[in-house]
Amino acid sequence: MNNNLTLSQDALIQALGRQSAFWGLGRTAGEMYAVLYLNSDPVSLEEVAQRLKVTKGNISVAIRQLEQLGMVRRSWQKGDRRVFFEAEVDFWKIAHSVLGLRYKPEFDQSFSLVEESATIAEQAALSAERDMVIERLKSLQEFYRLLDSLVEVVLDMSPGQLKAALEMFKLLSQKDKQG
Amino acid sequence: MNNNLTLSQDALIQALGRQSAFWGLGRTAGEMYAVLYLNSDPVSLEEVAQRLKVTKGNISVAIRQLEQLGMVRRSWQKGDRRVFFEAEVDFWKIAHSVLGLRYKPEFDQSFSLVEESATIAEQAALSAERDMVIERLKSLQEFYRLLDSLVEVVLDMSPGQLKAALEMFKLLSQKDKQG
DNA sequence: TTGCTAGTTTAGAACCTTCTAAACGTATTA
DNA sequence: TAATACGTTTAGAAGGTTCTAAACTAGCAA
Repeated sequence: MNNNLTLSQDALIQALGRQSAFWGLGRTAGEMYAVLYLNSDPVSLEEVAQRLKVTKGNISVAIRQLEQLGMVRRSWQKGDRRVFFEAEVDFWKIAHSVLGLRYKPEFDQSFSLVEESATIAEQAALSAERDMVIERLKSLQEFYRLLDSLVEVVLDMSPGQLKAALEMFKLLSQKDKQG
Repeated sequence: MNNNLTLSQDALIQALGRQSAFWGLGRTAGEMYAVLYLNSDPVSLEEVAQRLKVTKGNISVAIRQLEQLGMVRRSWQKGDRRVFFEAEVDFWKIAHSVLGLRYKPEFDQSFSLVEESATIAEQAALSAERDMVIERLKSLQEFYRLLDSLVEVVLDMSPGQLKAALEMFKLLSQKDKQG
């Protein structure tokens, strides 16, 4: 690999490391993914560790998370006892998986607490305060449902379909603004 | 405030505390918001601290973040030297603000690193590897643009418009599946 | 059979984030 | 004027997360 490709990979490692840390997956997760994504061939555990300058132990533990999210696959090569990893390159597939396994459960858990909150409020003695609380919780429930619905619809489309739909909405939006 | 309303608030504090922690805003931020959201009247700093069983110092620092995100407003009452807080209750407004002040900058920074990565790769010596890297980075750039576009279009709509659009897509989706 | 390699596992070190305690500054009250 | 109340600020304690070092396990090579 020549120098510019190494530098290019460095930039991507940095980009995905920050994104991953920001979204709560940990910096190393995004960095590992970046290393694998820009390699056409599967990469051994030791090579990943060397590339990122961390221990094999760290990679061994951390990459399991990426496997569970379907972002990375483990493979073996005939005549070689090492394990190799390669990146899942279909971002839509990854999005489905990450949303389904990480974000949806969290969302559902909070949503059910909000519903519980509303149920308890409805059992409170009649008062203006009670009414306001119920109203507030209803608004919040509606917002949650809207977000849920949005994610559902978007994930039900292919990237191409989504792109087409967005372009249509942009056109409609411009038409609205012109009168 | 009677017992069921307190319990109701407890559940919401828990719900929003977890969501907030999960999305990287810190548990206390979500908890504070929950306290304020379910109070029709502005709440003093000390009351928030008592309700959450933390120190005033902690609230004093943490609530500044919520103010900056436009999720909470500071107010004063004639004849009372305490400061009071109230929640912004328009979730759409909050979403605009949080996305714009928190998520967008992070996204843009990563995106520009991805673009830099692509630029550097294009300066590499011609090779099959170079071509693959460039292709991979293009895919990633496209995905980033698609997400950015989605957020832009969604935030350009009112909640009602979004709801209507989603219902339309669900209908189309069912129609597709029926043949 | 012994030595080496590769990956796994885990206690604890290192680092990061969140919170407290207390000092501080300001304004009001007695 | 002194005491009190309110909120702010910050050093460091406490808690949580990430990583290392080293022991362990398993398989292969000499």
